[in-house]
Amino acid sequence: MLDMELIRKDRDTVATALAKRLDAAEVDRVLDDIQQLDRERRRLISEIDGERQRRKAEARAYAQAKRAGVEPQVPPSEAGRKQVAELEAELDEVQSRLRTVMSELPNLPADDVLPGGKEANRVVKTFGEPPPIEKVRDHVELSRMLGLVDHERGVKLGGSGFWMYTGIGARLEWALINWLIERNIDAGYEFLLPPHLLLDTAGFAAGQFPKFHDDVYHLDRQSAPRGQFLLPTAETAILGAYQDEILDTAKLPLKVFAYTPCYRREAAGSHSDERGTVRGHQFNKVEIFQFTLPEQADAALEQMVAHAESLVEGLGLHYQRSLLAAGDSSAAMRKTLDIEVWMPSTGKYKEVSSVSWGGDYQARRAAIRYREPGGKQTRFVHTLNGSALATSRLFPAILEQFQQPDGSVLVPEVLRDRLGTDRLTPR
RNA sequence: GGAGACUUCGCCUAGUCUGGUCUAUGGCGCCGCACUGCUAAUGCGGUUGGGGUCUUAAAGCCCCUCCCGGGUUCGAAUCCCGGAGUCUCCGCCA
Repeated sequence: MLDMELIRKDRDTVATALAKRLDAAEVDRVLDDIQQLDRERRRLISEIDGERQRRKAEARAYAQAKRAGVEPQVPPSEAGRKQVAELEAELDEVQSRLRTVMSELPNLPADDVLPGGKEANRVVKTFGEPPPIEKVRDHVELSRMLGLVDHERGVKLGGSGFWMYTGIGARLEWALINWLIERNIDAGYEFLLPPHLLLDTAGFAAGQFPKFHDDVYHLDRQSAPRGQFLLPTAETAILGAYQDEILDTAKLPLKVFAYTPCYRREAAGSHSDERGTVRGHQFNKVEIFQFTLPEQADAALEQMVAHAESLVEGLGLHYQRSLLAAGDSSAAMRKTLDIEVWMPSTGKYKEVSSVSWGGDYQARRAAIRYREPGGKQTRFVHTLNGSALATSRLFPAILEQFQQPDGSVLVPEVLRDRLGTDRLTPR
């Protein structure tokens, strides 16, 4: 949610920033709408407040007269009450319209974020080199040869878009998750294991609803009386966990992380770049998150990107970092940096982590605040989130980058103890 | 799943039966000030959150907020209805 006061006082700044990801004429039209509704809202509030004040005074006078023993006249407030009720209904209507338009507006892209879509993304860093591989096998072939992932039985169980890790493959996936968890703890993040079924207030707060309402799995009211949905990312749970809270300023930046499976409906259809475990309806991800003071946000973003990269580096994978253009970063975010790992079979880089700065956009939706030190005012915190990391992408990258001519795969050094082997070999 | 008790401004708590000086009590914590020749004790003051209005800003004023949503009433923390949550007991269950 954007700051209404900023729209009121500095509409040009808002319009210019939004035009990076939306059509400028459309932005203008929406802002007109918003300002109109905002004026209407404030007019109604003034009117209602005034009427209420009158009615309260009447009731007080009545009580006083009664105490004094004077037989009071019944104040003719029946009409007043009706009038307030009517105005309130009108206000509800205006506010709900305003909330709808406001909640659909994306965040303002940061100053250094370029306008445009995917094509305007910029690679800003590269780590390592593509490993020289003579005859590249893709990860789907490798995991079949090595017996790591059973796609057929996964589909048998969950339908298309699901898989099952098996044997040493399951151990590799689990080892990755555990290794990531430990690295995040080392980096000072507190470990959370949240519920996977969330109320839709959490989805709204994170900015996933209303826009992505249809991209997540909703439980019907029979099985989940309050219409819970399966979380599409732990980000939703972490943010929702602190909803409506005033965080202790001394504890900021608050650093937490969570491991959860992520459940997404995703666009149907299979893409040659996205075979195997690259895109599915359920995948594992470890998510880091920070709640910060506004002035801490820049440093936090740097720190989180560096941390996520250290994880990819720790595994020895070749990757690049991209600064996403306005149209390609998620709507709730001001700035997003993707860490993309090299996939030899496609000759492309695939996202394993997306680290973003949300400004106060999510905090405003979720009402997460801190108290200004010294002052008694509350302000919205800044939120930052990032994958650290998505194993469903790491897994194939490890297979492909570390494959050997004989079809075996070298296990990243940091995982060897956990797997009890330094090499996965064809069965 | 059943029965009962409960939910008050950070925490604890008074108030709910018997609707109106509740514009919510007291304690703890926290902040400020005073005093004391030490980071103690004491005293005084402040301390829910949100919104509106005014203003360069602060202050002020007004409205809402006693778990949430409705209702009754001139008037609701208090009465009525619905919902959520917590605890206790019983039942069921991987």
